Amino acid sequence: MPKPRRTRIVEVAKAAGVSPTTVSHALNGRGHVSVETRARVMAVAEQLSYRPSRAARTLRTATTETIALILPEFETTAGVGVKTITLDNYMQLIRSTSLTAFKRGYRLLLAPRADSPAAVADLGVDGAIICDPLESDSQLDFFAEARIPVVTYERPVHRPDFRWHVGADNADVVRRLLDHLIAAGGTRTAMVLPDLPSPTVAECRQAYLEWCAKHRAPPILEVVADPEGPEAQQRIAELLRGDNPPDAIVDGVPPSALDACNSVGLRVPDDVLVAAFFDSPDTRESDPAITAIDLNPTAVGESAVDLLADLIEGREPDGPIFVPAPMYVRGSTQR
Amino acid sequence: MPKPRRTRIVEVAKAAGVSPTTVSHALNGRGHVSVETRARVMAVAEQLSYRPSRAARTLRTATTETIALILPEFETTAGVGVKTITLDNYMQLIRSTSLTAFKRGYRLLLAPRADSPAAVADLGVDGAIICDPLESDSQLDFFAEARIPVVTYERPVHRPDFRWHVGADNADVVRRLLDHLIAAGGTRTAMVLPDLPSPTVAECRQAYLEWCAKHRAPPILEVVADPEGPEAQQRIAELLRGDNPPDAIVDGVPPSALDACNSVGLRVPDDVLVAAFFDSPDTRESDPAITAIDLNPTAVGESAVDLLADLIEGREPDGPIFVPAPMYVRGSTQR
DNA sequence: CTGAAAGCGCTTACAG
DNA sequence: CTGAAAGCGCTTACAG
Repeated sequence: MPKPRRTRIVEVAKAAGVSPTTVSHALNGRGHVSVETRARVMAVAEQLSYRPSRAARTLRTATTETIALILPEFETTAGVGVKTITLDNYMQLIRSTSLTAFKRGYRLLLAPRADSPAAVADLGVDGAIICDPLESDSQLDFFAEARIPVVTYERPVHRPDFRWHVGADNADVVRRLLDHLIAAGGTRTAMVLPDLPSPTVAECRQAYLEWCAKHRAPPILEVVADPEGPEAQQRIAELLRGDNPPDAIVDGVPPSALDACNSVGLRVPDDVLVAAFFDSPDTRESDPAITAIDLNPTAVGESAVDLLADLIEGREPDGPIFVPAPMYVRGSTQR
Repeated sequence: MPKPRRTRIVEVAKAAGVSPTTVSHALNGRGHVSVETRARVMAVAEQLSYRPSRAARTLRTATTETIALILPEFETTAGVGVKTITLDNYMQLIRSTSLTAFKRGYRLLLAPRADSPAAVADLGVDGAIICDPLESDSQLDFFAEARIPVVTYERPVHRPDFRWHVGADNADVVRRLLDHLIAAGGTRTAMVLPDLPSPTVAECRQAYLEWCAKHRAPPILEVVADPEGPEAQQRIAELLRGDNPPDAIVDGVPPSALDACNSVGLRVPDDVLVAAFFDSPDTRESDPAITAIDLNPTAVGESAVDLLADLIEGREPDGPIFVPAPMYVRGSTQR
């Protein structure tokens, strides 16, 4: 049993009684083809289950109908960022990106970070989605040099003019959490953030400080170096046992704050209110469940692919895209 | 600034003073090329940073140097299987698969499950790695029909003759856990498993029952329908409060067993020994940390790509591949 | 509105 | 050991 040979355009042409040119025109909506001819060609193509060869098309048009997704810190340990914008979020993001890409007619390549413009060109993609474009790596430069459109899942802080990022409006998210904690009865709200060189973290920190200034509240900012280990919980516990402890916490490394409250014998929500920066199985299944923001990875993935497709296909879209991020109010902030 | 044009084979040929044929032969190690000529061609190619066009090569050889990774349940909810073989494991598996593929000269496509042999052919890949090939979907059939080699991350139970799966030896893992729990002082060991139609679950169950028979121990098997929700913990708690409760548990949905012990006031490891079927942040960071098996997703990814490359390149490898899965003995089984 | 022809950049029998 | 030529399957000026 040989490998089934695919139908070629000449076969469609013969079956439809026209030239390959006309088949190509009809199928791609180019040139002038009479309505009847086009209909006939499409019917025949369908009937023979014709699928144009991507390789031939690529060779001719230098277009690959493929985009790359470049995950953060792909070649290092799982460590950085992985717990922060939790695994669950990433999985949904990946899933949504892949699904949307295929729906839009693109294939999704899962690529390691490139180490040169040549490596980027060698990927053979029409565009790319880059997670966590940090200043320290040069993905953005490489893709720019290779003239390949790029969309990012975080704002590249070192590129203030870069418009093609997609995600939640982090500053707004922080403000909403803070406002919610006040409304829920908090009077001194702390913020816990991981010590990562990520734009998201920077935005959260700044939004928090600005909010404190505006509300004339003293900032209580706890930055933890290792959000994976027990450090976060310990630091928060110390904070809670110290002078003038917070009675509300925005947790950027959930569920550390809840664990810390438990460990020092403080009740949530009675003694301390806790809200998480992002939703995850941990915030949903803890006791009490933790109020959290849904960073909406599914919508982020969809929007990113849409934006990238617009860029690739020359539609001059608007950017950046801020995806709606609903707050799930749960037991941890309901007295 | 135009898109940088890649070097073509003719340019290398001219620069090296030979024909494109000879360049091709030299670079691909085909035909007969004198040692000096080959060296010169390679130097020139390197010098001009020549990279053969994948599209042209694909058109000519029907080879794409691309493989697909097909994740489980990609088009349905995150739900099934996601907590079971935990997110963390999946991320590492994906990462390792992608990295290894690129190292071996393959690109990695993240594809949704195909719905027809035509869709499979349309993927344009030389081979595929399929996660969780359940009887209910037809991925294996589609790929077989499209004559595309496939490796799986679970054993397809409905295909007893299928040799190309890669993973831990589940039965052996279960036996080692059970033996360890006995050695640690357990006398009545229960097993908790998710209610999933997965070969892994089936293998674990069978290994457990066989072990019980061999040790003349009454099986205490708890199957939980929703490993994501609170059900698992509740069921185990009931078990612990019932007549003749277990004093050791192999947890297939960690950290439910530890949570259950806590909720009914039993101490781990003093009152109950707990060991998890797979390692994850949850088992590492709990208090006490939980003894667990490292399912070794990194090694699984590497082996799978190696195996698939062998299959694609016609090297007739041996299968299946059982990857070593070390046990991390932690506080939960150390009295 | 339709088609013949060229060409994208490789690899591979085949001839020398 | 080396090279001229054909051909993989498309798309696209161009001519009619």
